[in-house]
Amino acid sequence: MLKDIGKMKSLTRDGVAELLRANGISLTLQRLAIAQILLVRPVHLTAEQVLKKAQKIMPEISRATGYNTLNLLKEKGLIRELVIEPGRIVYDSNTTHHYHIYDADTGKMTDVPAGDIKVTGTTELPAGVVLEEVDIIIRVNSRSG
Amino acid sequence: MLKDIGKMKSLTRDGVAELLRANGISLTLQRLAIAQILLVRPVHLTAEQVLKKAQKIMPEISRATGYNTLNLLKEKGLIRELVIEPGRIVYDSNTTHHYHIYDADTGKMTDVPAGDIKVTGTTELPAGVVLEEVDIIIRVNSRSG
DNA sequence: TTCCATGCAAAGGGTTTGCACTCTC
DNA sequence: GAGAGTGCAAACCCTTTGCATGGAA
Repeated sequence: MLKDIGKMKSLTRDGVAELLRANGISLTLQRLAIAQILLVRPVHLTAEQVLKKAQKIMPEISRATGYNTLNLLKEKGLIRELVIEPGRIVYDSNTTHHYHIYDADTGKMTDVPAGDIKVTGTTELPAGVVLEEVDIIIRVNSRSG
Repeated sequence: MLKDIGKMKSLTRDGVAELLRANGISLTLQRLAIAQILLVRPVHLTAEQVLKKAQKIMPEISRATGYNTLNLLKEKGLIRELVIEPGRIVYDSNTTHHYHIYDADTGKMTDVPAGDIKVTGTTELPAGVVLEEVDIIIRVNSRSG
């Protein structure tokens, strides 16, 4: 499921193009702009944020293309969709195994490498099911009051 | 934050009425119908499911009232809002500390008591933030193929 | 009478879809 | 000239809001 981008720390713009090709995505300027926003370094952004940033590079990107491309990148496993709270979907371009710290006051997300947290327990999965993944969201707040 | 319902296993219809009163919610037939669906036993239901079930008891419940009541129960801490995957918000009437197993194929949610899972790690929270809660979703699938 | 709760319908936000145009091969 | 990708606008789903009605204290 994870691609070779999995271990990346950062990527050049050319690297982004190659990565798209390697995943069978034919290149367009719109797709490159969007992919650059997401894949040059690990980020957590909403669809709206991605679209706005991409439009700074390339103004003629429509909303439809923005969403199409996000879904395409998601299907190819290059980004992951996270639901943090109702109505707030963020796209995560860190596809290594990791968890999240979410500050509800600032909206800031911080990655926690999977190795930093251990989950142990006596829980057995229901019969006949296969474990896919474990999501952990550590919710914090930074309110003074 | 958790109310006395926290430890409940099940509740009578009368118990639901008392619980609402105890939380300063004035009673109406609509609210009682909705609260019964959710609070008689722990369930995981979407807003739509709650509304439909409540309307079987009491047909004259409008969509607006359904959502108003869900939000009211949520504010009072009698139910919790969970976001499992994009566009799928479920209301959870088990307010004890617990985690979830989610089967993406069947949509079925299973509770895991907090005591059954241990989370340990070396991760430090960012400076100045306060831990609120830890959400764990164990994603499984039951596809044969 | 003064609220509060309700119902209806309309509005709202975020995402998807339909369709015609453009580009590429 | 067939297929893919795009832009625009409309449609869509889910939730919230505005407003007038109706009931409770």
